[in-house]
Amino acid sequence: MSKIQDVADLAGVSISTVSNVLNGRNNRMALETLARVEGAITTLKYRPNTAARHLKTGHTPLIGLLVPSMANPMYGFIAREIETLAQERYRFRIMIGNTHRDKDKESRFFDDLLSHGVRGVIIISSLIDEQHVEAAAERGLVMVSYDRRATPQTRSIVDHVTVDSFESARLATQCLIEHGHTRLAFVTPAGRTMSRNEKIAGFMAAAKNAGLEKTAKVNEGSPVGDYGDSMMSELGRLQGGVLARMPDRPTGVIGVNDLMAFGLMAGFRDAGLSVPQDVSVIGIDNVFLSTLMYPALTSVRLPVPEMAQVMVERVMSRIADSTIVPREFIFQPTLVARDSVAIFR
Amino acid sequence: MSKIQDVADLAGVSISTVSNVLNGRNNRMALETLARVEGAITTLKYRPNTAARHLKTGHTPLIGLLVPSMANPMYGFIAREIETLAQERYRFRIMIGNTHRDKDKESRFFDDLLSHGVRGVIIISSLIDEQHVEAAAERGLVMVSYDRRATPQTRSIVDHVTVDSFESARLATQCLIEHGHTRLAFVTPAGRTMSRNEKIAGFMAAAKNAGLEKTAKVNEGSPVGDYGDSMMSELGRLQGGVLARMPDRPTGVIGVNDLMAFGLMAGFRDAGLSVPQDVSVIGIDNVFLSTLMYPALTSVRLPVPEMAQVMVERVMSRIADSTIVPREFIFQPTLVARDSVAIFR
DNA sequence: ACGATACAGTAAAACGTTTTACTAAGAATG
DNA sequence: CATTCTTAGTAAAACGTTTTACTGTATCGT
Repeated sequence: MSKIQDVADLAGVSISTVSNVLNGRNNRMALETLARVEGAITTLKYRPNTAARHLKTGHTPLIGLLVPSMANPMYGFIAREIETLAQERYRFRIMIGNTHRDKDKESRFFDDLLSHGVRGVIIISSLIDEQHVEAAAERGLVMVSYDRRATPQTRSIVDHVTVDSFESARLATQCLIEHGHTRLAFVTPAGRTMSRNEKIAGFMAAAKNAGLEKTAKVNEGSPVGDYGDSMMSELGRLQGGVLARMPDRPTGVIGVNDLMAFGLMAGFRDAGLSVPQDVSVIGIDNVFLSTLMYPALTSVRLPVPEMAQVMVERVMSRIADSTIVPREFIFQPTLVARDSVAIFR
Repeated sequence: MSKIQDVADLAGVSISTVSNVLNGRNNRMALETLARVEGAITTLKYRPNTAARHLKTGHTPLIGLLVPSMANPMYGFIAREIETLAQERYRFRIMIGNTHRDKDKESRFFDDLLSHGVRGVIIISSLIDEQHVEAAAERGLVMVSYDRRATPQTRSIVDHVTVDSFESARLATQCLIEHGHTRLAFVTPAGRTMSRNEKIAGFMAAAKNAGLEKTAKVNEGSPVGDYGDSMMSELGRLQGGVLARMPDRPTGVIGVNDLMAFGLMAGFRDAGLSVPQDVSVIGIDNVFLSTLMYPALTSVRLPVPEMAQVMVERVMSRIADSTIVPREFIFQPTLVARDSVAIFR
């Protein structure tokens, strides 16, 4: 790897001048000089050493991205959007990590980020307790949190970008109710996250509003190892069986997310029930796989590309201008009707 | 962030001693001193600055990971395995990028990796032309390539970790043949990659072996924008329709991967055919979603965890010892029978 | 009592940048 | 003509580590 000195030598200038070129201060030199330096840079294929740069400036063109599991199609999709934007719009790269929703793993990731000189992080966590996140923010990390609402009373120093989870679940429940279902169930793994809580609230609110709160059930399975990918579906499959065997079994079932819903459909089928004739199922997330299921899964769409854009823009602008105050961005979900919900009779 | 000098001051030693502690040379000091330094480190929550370290040593605890698209569940799964291993076994972090199978994006990623001081890369590409990859390897990057066979004649300086793609397709085809299918089709997007070529060869070989080569069709759709996620399935759906309308339509169809197979099943259904009664479908990859489809997709399993482990181990050991010569690791696939293949009558 | 050996620790250069303050020379101004 | 201003550039310190070569001091064998 050639260094700035080599470029300076070849161009017959000082390293200061090369550095000036590198940093766009080209008004400080003659056009002829500029051209010569640029020539030297290209012939040597010179690329500045990021570590040296970072050591001097305290910055590095990298942001952190924490996801519960990249194997989860929803998070994979979000990660793809974020990486593409960060790279194409800001020339930033991504340091990624799977957190498995584990607080310690998250904390260690923050430590590493800090020691790598990274100043911005996007975290998908939604764990109830956000203290370690706030702590990392105090230490200087610009934090953007996905899928977790700001706690109203506490003055947070992290940005929150979320979809209105209450509304997601309400929309899903409403859809079932409009199709005439009166025995409703909402299925989620054990282990509360903020968005799960909100979804449960949305579900109950919609049920209550229709006078169905007495029969509406919240079904909490076992925790899912907190990977949130294949285990989520496996739990769904299991719970589908459980629900199917219940005396007054629900006819309209909501999965906490699409993966859960996929599992539920499979579980119902295993139990000899058909979807949507015997049970209607609806998911939340609208991952691209929903259209491929049979029946195609009715789901609640989250505006992921829009959210990704806001998250990236936020990290970047707050890195550039530390006076920007944190705020909350709430996006609205929409229902995407497909074939897994039918009229109950 | 506190620095080494702060630790030295607090412990009452020189920075050299602190550095010695940091780098495990604790035989160079009294136990009492060691304890004092360690105490200072913990009270100050000191973490060495990676950039400074890297500048001095030329190394940084980071590896690059290039995937076509993180939104593809297969690549998401591989990425999760790799990240987890790299972190837990070697305390390395991952710099990730979506390549969209674009040569220029790959090259720019290599440039960035180099300027960040990263010395190891795992790349999932399998593009036919690997010149830019070899070029980056020449520039000093330890390269491990997934899903791409070494070109026999050329003496490569990159490691190749692959599954025997010929065998994957042969296995899938064989399964169909054993179920009595005589009109076979293999569906892939246009745009050749090395593994696609091999799969086609495996398919044709199996067909020929059973005397079915005259009716066996390779169906190449349009290119898939090279994202390889949702567009793959969409193409499958489209081609499912095309196949369904053919005069002598195939009764046994192989998707180049599971996503394609998912799409094919949906396409056949759209066309009024049922799987597996009217058409049998089989995929390759065995992503966890296969079990959730209806019917559950018969697929060819790739030993992803094992491969991920070899890839990580290889980058790490070759970073540590540059005399290790590159080689090829070929893994064998296995058939996982589920419900999407039935006996033809 | 002598040099040799081991032990415990340190000074200082180096890694490749950025940036501040500076300079030299010519142009413009009064 | 003397002064100020502008232009085009440079010298050198600094960022936070690692590492090599070094220095004292104590212990040992003879």
